[in-house]
Amino acid sequence: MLSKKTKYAIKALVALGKNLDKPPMQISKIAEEEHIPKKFLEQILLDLRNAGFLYSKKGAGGGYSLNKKPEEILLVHVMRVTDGPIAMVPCASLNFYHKCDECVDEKTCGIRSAFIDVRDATLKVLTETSIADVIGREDNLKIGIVNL
Amino acid sequence: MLSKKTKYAIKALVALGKNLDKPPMQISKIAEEEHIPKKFLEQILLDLRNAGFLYSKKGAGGGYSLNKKPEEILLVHVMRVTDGPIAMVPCASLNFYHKCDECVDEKTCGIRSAFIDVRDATLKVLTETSIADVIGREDNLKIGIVNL
DNA sequence: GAGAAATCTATAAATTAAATAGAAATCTAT
DNA sequence: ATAGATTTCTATTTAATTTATAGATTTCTC
Repeated sequence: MLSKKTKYAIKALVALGKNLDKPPMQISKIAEEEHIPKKFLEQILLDLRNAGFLYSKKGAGGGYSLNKKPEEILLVHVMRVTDGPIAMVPCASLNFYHKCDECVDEKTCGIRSAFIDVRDATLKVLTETSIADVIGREDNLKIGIVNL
Repeated sequence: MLSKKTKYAIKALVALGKNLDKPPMQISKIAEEEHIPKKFLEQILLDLRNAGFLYSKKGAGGGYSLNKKPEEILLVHVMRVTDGPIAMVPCASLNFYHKCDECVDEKTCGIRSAFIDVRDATLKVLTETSIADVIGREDNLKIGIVNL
């Protein structure tokens, strides 16, 4: 399961992606609109900012805005910042690899091999989907184009 | 991330899948071989048994064996028993659906839509992979056929 | 300089995962 | 029948992680 942190992060990025040519959005506004605890969101936005996704400005008239184009922010990048690994087992992770505690022989582990395939399948979708795509999906859903 | 519970469950099923025509395996033997805490494994095997994957026999000469063919036990089934949902957000789950706490409008949620695609990609691999396949992968890896 | 807003660091609360414990039931073999 | 092996069941503890809160500080605008 995705952590709430990651879900909130994506929601915030989507909100900011819809706010492109407007003045920066304040934490409190995003928190209210998306029903996210404000202080928690504060931390999350800070992480996203430190990862280079957001631009922030303090003081009156300040707030957050995107530091990249919505097309350039991929779900896989966001998730790696907020949740860490994409793979379901540590030994199958590309960016957060570590050996399984109980592992006897990683090289011949069938579970690892299977979950490398799972990782690749997941990764494909997460790499193909940007914040712009998520916004596009919402637009489509609003005018009645359904995917489920 | 997969819980250790699920990883241990798959390991146990693989061990039992290699033990097909032999007498039942005892918990302690599986625990030792796979480096799994015995008492924890005990609970897991019980779950797998109650889910119909395993046959168990008490007393001397007792132990566990598979109750289905290794080809019939799919990773997706095991994971649903031990970890629950496959989807990364509850609102995208087929078997464990529930609404996200903070959700404003599920029908037009782009995050949900994207994670339905992720779910489908994951599901495809997990549905195509059985315990027999996992064992097959190990055999291939042992004789030098690599997939990474 | 006053007020608005982000920043930073720490900590508390809640939830979930992982592991342990021990008594009860069941089976085999003698 | 009984001894010993083994699973079964239920409860509890421990540990880890996630989620949320708190408050003092910095930076910015007007």
